[in-house]
Amino acid sequence: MAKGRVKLVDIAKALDVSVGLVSCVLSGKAKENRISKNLAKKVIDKANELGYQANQMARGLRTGKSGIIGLVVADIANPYFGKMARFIENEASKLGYQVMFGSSDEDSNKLNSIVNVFLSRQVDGLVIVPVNGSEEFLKNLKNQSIPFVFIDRYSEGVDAETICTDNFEGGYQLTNLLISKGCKKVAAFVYDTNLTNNSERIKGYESCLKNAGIYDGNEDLVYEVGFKHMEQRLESSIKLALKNKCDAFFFANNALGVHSIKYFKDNGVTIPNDIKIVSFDNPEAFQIAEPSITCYEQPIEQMSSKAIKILFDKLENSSLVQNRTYLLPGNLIVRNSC
Amino acid sequence: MAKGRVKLVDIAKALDVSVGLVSCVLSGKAKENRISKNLAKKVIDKANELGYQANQMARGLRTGKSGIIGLVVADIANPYFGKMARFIENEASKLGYQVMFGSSDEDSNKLNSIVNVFLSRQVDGLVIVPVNGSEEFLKNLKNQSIPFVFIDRYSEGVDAETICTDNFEGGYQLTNLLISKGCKKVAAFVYDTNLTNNSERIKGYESCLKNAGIYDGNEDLVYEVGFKHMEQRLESSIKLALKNKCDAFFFANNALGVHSIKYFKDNGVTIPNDIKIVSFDNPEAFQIAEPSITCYEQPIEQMSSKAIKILFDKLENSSLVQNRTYLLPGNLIVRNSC
DNA sequence: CTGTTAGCGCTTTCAC
DNA sequence: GTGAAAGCGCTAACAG
Repeated sequence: MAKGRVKLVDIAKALDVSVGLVSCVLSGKAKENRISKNLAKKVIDKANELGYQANQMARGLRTGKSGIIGLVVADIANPYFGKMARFIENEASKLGYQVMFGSSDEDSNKLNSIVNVFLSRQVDGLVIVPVNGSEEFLKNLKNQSIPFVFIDRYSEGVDAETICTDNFEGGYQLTNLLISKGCKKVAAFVYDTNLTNNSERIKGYESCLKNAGIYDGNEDLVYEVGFKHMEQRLESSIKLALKNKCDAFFFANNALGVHSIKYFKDNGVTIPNDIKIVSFDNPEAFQIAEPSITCYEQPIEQMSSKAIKILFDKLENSSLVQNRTYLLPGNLIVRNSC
Repeated sequence: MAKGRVKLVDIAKALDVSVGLVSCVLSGKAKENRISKNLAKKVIDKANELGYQANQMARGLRTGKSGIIGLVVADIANPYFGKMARFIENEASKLGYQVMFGSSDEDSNKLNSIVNVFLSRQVDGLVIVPVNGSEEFLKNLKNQSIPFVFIDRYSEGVDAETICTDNFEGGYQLTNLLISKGCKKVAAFVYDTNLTNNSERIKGYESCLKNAGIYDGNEDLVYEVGFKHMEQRLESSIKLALKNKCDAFFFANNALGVHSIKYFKDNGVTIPNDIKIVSFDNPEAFQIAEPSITCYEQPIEQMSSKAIKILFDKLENSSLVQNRTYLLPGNLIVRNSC
């Protein structure tokens, strides 16, 4: 902490008034305490002159509010979460809040300890991308009286406000597009972790297949790819699907989609002639790729602002808890890969 | 702040000892205060049983250390800065620090106010991506006794530890590669903001041109592109350069490089036949593009860990200030665009 | 070995 | 209208 920072008492002394008075003025409570305009102005001027900056640590200790919200994402380096962090930063800062972040790497132990650290730092609220395995821990969080919301996915069995893309709908629309182009055998690629957002996408995909009457319960067209060593695992899955004469591929997220493009380039698979593809998410690379990739873009901005809005509603009125799940529609972007 | 959280006095009462004792044990000072193993264990057990979590706000107020470091980037949604944030998070968390971030959007007013907010929140140190226009403000920061380092670029006239990619070298190597492929007239595209990192890249480019004996001081081959409305501005610059019969393009950063690829795709410009290109930075899209793009990748991880290392050196030993600039070598990645 | 106590800087009653 | 003082939860110096 910087030494010799000017504090309330310094400006009180300089003006020969009490700290209480200065505090009132500087926290905008001059009126309700009927402090004279004159004095108030003098205080404010002196504060500016001395460059006073309130010590939020002390204020927080006293008021029980830190003005900080904690954000737990899977990985801030992932542009999807980076964008989310940015929108959350924007919304929070409008309301005078700062954001502290942590990356869980889809690891429940990491998530739990990040949340614990945030709690001990007295964050006023939490925005959490829950991970598989942290259900019990998060269920307990509800006993602490700290407001939180989930974003991007829900946590199985944990009753809490959740803001997600309509993943089922996205999976359905993407698959439907493939079918409308005449595809008969659509393979799906997804992480093998039980992430609820990914499984909804697959449900949408399967539901669409069923409605089109080309769902074969006997043959498994869903390729689960390890989260670790994804690249090799994905490649062998692709080979298998190709051998099984699939005519279209559905990728459940951007990492899978992007890596598959590299594979197709390196191995002379021509899109959309040899195989048609679609993917969830809309990273920059999908627009650059040749051909450009048809995809379902998530409404990151709307999700983020909705999350913050709900969080602050809870902060101000903790009784108004509804534990709803909000499904926000994404955006089907048709390009040239199918 | 969560109500009814268990605090030191609760566990002290439960054990019928004093808070001081409990504090000592829980902050690992049991030994040096010669507290009996037995009692220490009882305290720790009870703390765990009650689920004690120290209130860092109170601790911070008392000790004058918040355990928070502030990170100011241009935009956390930009994958380059997202990655940087992640590496900084990793390093900081090893040392028990949390990171709070803010995005300046290359706007000095925003940067200044973010830093001020961080200061009032008593961050222990700052990692700053300085922007054009904040020089005076940052110079003043040196008077506050808070350690900080610059990363990604230096701030003209502000004496402080700075960690950068060797931008000159990168600009030189990229240009040199183009020349070795027989290019005679290389145009360069760069933001019109006076970002020190970008100008070093251009200096490297010019220096290489000079050494190759193809630098024509009379003809301006450097196209400065507005940061705002970059896309249209870039496109008209490209058209101009094409008209001027340039045979190669050098892009000073990823945004410029990526957008140019879209332009070339949409307008039937064939790379590398019509024109050869190279770019700074290595976004995912450069690998996906057809052809893939030759580029100079910045050593984000090394920069981040170096920055944190230096920051913590200063934190622990504020006398050891050297105000050096560290230039870290990047990585030339040769692909198919030239 | 363990208890007591004085603050860290701020807000907020309550007196005057 | 303004001042005094208590106390947020914790640490550290000092007694005992």
